[in-house]
Amino acid sequence: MSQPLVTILDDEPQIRQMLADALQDAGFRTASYGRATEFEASLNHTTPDVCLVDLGLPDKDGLALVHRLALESGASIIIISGRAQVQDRVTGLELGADDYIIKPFDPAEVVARVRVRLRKGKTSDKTANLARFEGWTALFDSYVLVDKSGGETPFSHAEGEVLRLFLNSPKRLISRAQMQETLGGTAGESFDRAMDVRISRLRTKLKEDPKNPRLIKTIYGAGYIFLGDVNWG
Amino acid sequence: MSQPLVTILDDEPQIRQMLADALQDAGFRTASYGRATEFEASLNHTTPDVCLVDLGLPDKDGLALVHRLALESGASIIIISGRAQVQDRVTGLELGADDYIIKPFDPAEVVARVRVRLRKGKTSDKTANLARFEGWTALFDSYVLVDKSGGETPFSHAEGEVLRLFLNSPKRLISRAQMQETLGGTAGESFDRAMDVRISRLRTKLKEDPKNPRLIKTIYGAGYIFLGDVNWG
DNA sequence: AAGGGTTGTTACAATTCGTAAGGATTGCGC
DNA sequence: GCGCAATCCTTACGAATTGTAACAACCCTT
Repeated sequence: MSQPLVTILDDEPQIRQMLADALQDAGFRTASYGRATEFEASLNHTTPDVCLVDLGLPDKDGLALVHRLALESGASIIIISGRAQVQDRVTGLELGADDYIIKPFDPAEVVARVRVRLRKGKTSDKTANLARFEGWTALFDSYVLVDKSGGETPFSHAEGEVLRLFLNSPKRLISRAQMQETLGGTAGESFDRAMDVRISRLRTKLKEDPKNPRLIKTIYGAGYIFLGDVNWG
Repeated sequence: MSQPLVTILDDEPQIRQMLADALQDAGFRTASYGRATEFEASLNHTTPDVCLVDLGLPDKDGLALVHRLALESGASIIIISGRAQVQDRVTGLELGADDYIIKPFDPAEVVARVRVRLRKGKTSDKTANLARFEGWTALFDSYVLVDKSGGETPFSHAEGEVLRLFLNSPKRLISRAQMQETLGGTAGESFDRAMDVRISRLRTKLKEDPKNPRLIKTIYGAGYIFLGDVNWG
């Protein structure tokens, strides 16, 4: 299978657009529908992995659609609705939805929740374990870095933790406190040095020029920033 | 197995009580903990199906705990938190949580979301006695490993215990404590060496390259992880 | 009781990773 | 520019952790 397919069913065009943009940026294929009938017709020739369904549809009862989807398709279903009552949510979930997001929503959260569904859908996948960036491929399963020409360099668990942290937040400043947080920092004052060493070792494995690092840039007095486009999956 | 087990980790007693009441009314078994250390200790002898985790814990970083849980246990993880920022939710979900509920919450919704998690795949231990993985076939009733070309290698009972443990939780970190638990570890200090030896012997039977094992990876200071897709039956 | 196989134990080699120490770099004041 | 302190990088070393060979104890079955 190529990239996962996420379908969007919402009658408001600007919401469809916003979701589609966010999901495509995250690397998913998308298909949008404004009406339940179109959407149902599409199921005859496509098999989405995740369906985002708005309950407030003009031409059909959304809950019935969710129920049918849950029974007949193998897709994960996420309801997106303006109906915020607890009872609405409970019945939505009971009818087969895997998640229930309330409008107004943040696209980033929707993307995150879609990712969760895909993660679970796979037989026994944990968090993503393959990432491509700037000619490199990081295999977190086998703890190996593959360079452009296929050469393999193993990396340790500690190095992997740092690399994963960077790859999860590319092009964003990561403070030392944040590192200490996500990596099991023992709050030791000398943990800073340990961090330095981890990064130093990672840099050498990434063949970084110490004078002029291109991927892991240090921001004096603030933290680090990972440059480079990252592609998970 | 009897009823599903739901564990609750929250430092506020009245919240624990409210959740426990609601979940028990819904027919689940529950176990409540007020501190992360207690909770972690419990994981050595119980295997919850769903974990409700409050992020605002006094004695430990909740996110790190979630991450560990996601990697090591097969349980579904639901974060319950007062931190309502989108970024909090996204990182929580990225670190392995299956859902993220914001305080204040309605117990009925929590129950509904727990039900959703249980509805999807369960991960109870298999009792089957045949497993295929990466070209190998393990026959647990005749204690034989069959390789791609049909060659047979016998394995012992102790080796089988380790292999079964791995095959039951592929692609997931298995801590040494967990091994000691499921394999009848005598809590002896030197049981660590015995386990190493078991694994070492298993590795040679699986024709692993000692320098670069492909199936059984060791995570320094943490445990082991079995890579490879497993097919029981 | 002998022999083959299995498993735990011991001892030592290999690996990982934090720590210490010294050098290099950055930012800031002059 | 120059000096200085703070911050960061890197090397070397050592403690902790893990791998494996060799041996001993303990089954079995014959």
